[in-house]
Amino acid sequence: MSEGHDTSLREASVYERIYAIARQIPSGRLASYGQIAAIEGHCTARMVGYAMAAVGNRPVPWQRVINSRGSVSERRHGGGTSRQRRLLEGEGVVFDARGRVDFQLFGWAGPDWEWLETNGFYPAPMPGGSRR
DNA sequence: CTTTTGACGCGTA
DNA sequence: CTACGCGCCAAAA
Repeated sequence: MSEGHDTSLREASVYERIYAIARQIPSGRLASYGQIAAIEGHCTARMVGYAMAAVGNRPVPWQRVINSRGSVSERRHGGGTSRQRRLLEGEGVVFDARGRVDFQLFGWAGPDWEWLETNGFYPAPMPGGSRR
């Protein structure tokens, strides 16, 4: 693999970068909106929420992204949350009586270092002009 | 160009 | 524990 065009996501849109990170979450593991935002590095948890709301039919495991309280976030239009929960339970995720999950058990540690480096998320997007 | 539309998180009371 | 306010801003129409 030469350099021709890199598969880096540095030039992708914010939403696409968010989706790319979400795609790294393994089945049965969970990440919070804030966690994804921290990995992306330049957006907020809310941005991640907006991106998930706009995911449409893209191949993204959106169900694995939940809020920092460990529960499935309500959607404005209503409904849909039960489907998300079912999908997760189908992956082995266990919810407690309050409808929350234990991040200690099902939390995702984040992408490995190499993935971050390869995709331009680490140490940070290169300053304007200086692409490696 | 402008307007609309949203799956959050945190501090504070 | 709950309730509320408020900052956040990209993308599509």
